[in-house]
Amino acid sequence: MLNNDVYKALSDENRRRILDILHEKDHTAGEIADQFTMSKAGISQHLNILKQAELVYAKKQGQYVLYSLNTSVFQEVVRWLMKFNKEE
Amino acid sequence: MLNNDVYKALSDENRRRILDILHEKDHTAGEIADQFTMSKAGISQHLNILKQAELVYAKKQGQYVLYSLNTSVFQEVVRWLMKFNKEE
DNA sequence: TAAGTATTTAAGTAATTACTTAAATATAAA
DNA sequence: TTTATATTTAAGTAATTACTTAAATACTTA
Repeated sequence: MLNNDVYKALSDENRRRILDILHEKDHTAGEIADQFTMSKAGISQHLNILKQAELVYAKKQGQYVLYSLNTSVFQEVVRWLMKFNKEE
Repeated sequence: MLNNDVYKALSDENRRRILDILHEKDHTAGEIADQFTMSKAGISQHLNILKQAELVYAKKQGQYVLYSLNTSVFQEVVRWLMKFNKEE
């Protein structure tokens, strides 16, 4: 079964907004932080929670860290939720 | 957009287990509580969170309260998650 | 009506969460 | 090298969460 961390990660509005931003295209940590009023440290902590849940990848590029979506984990959540809508 | 309460409701392991139990068939509050080691009051509070999130219905039947799934809200969560997997 | 059963509400608490600012680390550029 | 930029880590804190037990409410049955 799917990790509790994934659902916990998705339960925060700011983290879901980060996922929406990354859905558009890959972004560095700073580019993401620029779209929030929250401190960069706060965003970094949210990114870490998303990374732990394997919802995003982080790749160091020089002095930047480029974040991108890991779409495969979303499929697992969808699979669990789908069963409540269809007969199996 | 979908209510934050829904994601918050889904973020707890015990609440997801309650949803799995209700997916099987409708249950009274007591029948649900019997499947947990937690107090009945604790389960009642979880049921209330699921009800606020409109993930379940509650219907009083005599001295019992019968809980059942409200499948329509799941579809909204699935819709949000699906976009991370497919090109739109 | 009194007693029993089912459920919720209230009040309290320990643990967790979401932030903050300051300091640390890593890389780049002057 | 020093200074600037990007990001993370650490430490502290206020708010929220997930429970508990005890009391309240609602219904049923003797």
